[in-house]
Amino acid sequence: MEYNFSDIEKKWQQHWKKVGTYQVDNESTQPKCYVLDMFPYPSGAGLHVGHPLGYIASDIYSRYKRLKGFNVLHPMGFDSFGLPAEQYALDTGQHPAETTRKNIATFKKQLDNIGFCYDWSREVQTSNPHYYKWTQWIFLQLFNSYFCNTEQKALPISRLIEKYATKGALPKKGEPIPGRHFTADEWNHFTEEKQQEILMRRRLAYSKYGEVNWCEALGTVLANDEVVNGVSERGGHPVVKKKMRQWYLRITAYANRLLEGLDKVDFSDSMKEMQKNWIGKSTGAEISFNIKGQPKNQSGLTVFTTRPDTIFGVDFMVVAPEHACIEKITTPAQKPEIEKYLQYVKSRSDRERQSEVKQITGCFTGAYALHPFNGKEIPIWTAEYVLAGYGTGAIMAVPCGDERDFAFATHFQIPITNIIGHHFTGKEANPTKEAILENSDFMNGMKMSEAIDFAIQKLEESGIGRRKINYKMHDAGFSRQRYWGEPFPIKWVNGMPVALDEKELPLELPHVATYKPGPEGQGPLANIKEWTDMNLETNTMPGYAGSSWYFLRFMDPHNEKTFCDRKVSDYWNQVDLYIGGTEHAVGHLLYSRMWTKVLYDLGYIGFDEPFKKLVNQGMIQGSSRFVYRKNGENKFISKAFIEKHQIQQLHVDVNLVDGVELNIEAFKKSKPEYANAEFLLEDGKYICGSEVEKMSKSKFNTVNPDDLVVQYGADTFRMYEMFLGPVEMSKPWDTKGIEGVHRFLKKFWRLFADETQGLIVTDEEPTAAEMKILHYTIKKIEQDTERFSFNTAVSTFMIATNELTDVQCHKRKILLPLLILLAPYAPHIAAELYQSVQQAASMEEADVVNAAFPKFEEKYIKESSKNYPVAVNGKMRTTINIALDADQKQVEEIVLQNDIVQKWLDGQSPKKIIYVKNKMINLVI
RNA sequence: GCCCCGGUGGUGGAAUUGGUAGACACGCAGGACUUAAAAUCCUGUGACCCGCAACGGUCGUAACGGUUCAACUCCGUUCCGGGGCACCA
Repeated sequence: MEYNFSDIEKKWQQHWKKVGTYQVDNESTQPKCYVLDMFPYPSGAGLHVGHPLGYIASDIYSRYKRLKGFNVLHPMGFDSFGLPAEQYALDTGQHPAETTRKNIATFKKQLDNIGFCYDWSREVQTSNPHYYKWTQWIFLQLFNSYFCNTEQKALPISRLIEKYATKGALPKKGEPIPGRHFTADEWNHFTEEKQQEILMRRRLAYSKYGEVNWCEALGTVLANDEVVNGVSERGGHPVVKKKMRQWYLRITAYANRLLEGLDKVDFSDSMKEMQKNWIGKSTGAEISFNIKGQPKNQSGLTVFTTRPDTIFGVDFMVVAPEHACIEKITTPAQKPEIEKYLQYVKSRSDRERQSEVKQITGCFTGAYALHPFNGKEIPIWTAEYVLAGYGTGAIMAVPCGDERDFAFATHFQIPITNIIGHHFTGKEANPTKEAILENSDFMNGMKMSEAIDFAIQKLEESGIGRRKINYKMHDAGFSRQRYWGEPFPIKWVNGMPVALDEKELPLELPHVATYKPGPEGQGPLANIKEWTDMNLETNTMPGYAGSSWYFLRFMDPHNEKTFCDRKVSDYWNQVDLYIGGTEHAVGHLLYSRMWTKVLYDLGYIGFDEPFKKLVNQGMIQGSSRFVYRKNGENKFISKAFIEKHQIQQLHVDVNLVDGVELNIEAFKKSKPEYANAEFLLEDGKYICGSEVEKMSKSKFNTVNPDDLVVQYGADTFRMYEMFLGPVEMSKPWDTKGIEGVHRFLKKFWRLFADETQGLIVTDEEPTAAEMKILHYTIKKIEQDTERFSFNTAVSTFMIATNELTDVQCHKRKILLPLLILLAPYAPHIAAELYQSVQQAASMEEADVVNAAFPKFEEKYIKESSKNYPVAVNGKMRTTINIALDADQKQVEEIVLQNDIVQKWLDGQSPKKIIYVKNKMINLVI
């Protein structure tokens, strides 16, 4: 009886599929557990070994929870809208729906090979009209809602309209800076356009003009990804920023709740930190500066600062190059220079503007602001280091306290005012809050940290400014000038967006003849006459639309009446465990948290955080291999000799290399041009170079799980992926080690079966030593699985197998529970052996998937003594076996009698003997 | 540039709360079985020093410094690698 993994795996996968073992009910008396993976984008390249890392982890956890008696929801689907499919369509003319269908089929087949316990009857695909009907429906909820600042939640926009019609929108008492206010009477006499425009300022999904990367030569808008150093990745054409009408989600309204919600979820500290930084809450003041020569209180310049205490240290102002005021304030003399500068900035990405800090650029507008307290004239500059999207897009620069302001002042020789005395050396800025203020009028002599509040008070009293909380986060751009995304359920009437009726959903994506961009950088939908004739919105939604709520659809995937029945979402509730990569730290996770909060506010679901616990899997990097071709010849030089030749380094497919040794025959066959290649070998071998890089097809370092499953089986593959290291950590892939795990499974098999005798399991009573091995393993596997330490769990299985082999244990009472422990990790081999060992009545009973997790009993592993490490001055010198219940005095006696301890004491008596029960003993001399 | 994570033998990693650094594997070396190979099994394997021996010594967790009876673990500084930075997913 041999371990024939391919037969076994096929048999059980078919059985589980036939019986519907993994289908989950929405009703159960058992406690629920919802385990979810971040669903993949089905790329044309198929699955590589990096993808399944998180899936295997969640699969193990799901199976474990099932053994523990939970009703486990563990679904899978596809995030199937996206740019690559559209690019592929542009290149080949194939419809994205078609390529997507093919890619999904490949992915599913690859996933099924690995033996996951997904309930495929719940599969969702975001590009399926049955699914995106509800994405569009949720969009309409967003469009038809506003964020009520009093209640701090989303409410139907009808409530706001009613309020405007009866009470108007009047300034709050003491509001110093006038906003856009009107009475109820005024509202009722506004034109509809005007009313809609006002409502647009409050809708959670709204439309306004925003900037995009525009490439004139390609006639299209590009993703940041597609822009490299200011030119398009394809073709290298110039890219500039262009204003276009766009849709946005008012995620900023939820900034504070997104921040506070982090206290309620179990994400890693670093993940919370990243989200906090993204939201970027800061408290400070908004201050208005009048401009010299302009009427007061009209076209002033408003800045946001976290340090109003430094207001007397302002030496210049900087406005973002996009700031609307530049046009108004620039003096005729400076105009040519400013225009030249703005042209330059247009070609620069935000990233470049922030990162290239050593290169200081800017331009004087010729205008001056007036200091609000003393009327001093302050020059107004524009510079790329101030971003339009942050704060008010304008800053007051205090060079003695801010590094970038200091560098700017130095570069342009702007005189610096020192308000912090000796804390400022003149050589670098000092951002301290501890200094005592000087040259600061009414704040002279105050400590800066205390002056902040005082300054705000003064600003508010004199109507110059007000306390302000600012968020770095800005509203999320929600439209793309693309084809392969959800169409907006919106049509334009008299320049106003009007929501389609729910009954008209889904608004299906029409077929197009070409995927080329529409006129003026609009999306391909603008090329379709029937579409534009109906005045339908030609933008589509971005990739994150469908993924912002898919975890809800999995609960109730076939519901035609609603996106997810409230009763069902009340049962499944939050996702208990969510596994995915950190690359989604801020995007997807914040959007789905926001959508959940909106749906909660509107009463559609009963929880406002989607993911209770989040585990981030690390990236599996590729380990690339290189061959070295002699320049101008079809000759390859082994690594040892490359210094001596003029060579070209080429990526070689890692699948043609064993470790670093090239399989020359396979290499020759891989490409016709290599068929007659010559080789300069070392010790008869061709040795390749290697480097760790991102795993990608273009680097020829991808490893396909299918190949490994064929060679070693799914169980070996699953356990090896886990054995590589902690799930959260990134690590390079190395196929070499997989043999070890495979050997382990074969060894494990031999505990049960012999090649000649077949099954060798006996009914003998286990010894105390064997029970100890079993119960230690139960404890460790349970602990490690609960804390997602799957790599140490695998080594625990190895240790148990090694120990049981050593004592030649083939006893049913030990092996049967061990199989249940192993089942989540290696389900096929466990199922096969369980069926053989267990003399069960029915197939259902004989299936280890339905077994109960063994119960750990302390009594079997209890020890009465411990081998204590004994250290002298912190250095371990020997170990002594001492009873666990020994007290300090007894321990001291035993230790001092020990020969080795005596040797190290060298006649002296120890100053102190530290004895930590169950840990160690340390003698201090 | 900013934010987050990581750095331990030839390699992947272990050390769960500050308490025996290197578990478990890979690789390598040697051996057993075999006509041979595969498979399997056994032994050794951080570096260095002393030695007939070892239950002998010194060093060692990116580098430097600190806290502590005790530091891979805590604090500070530096270096290196990875991820994110708002239209890749």
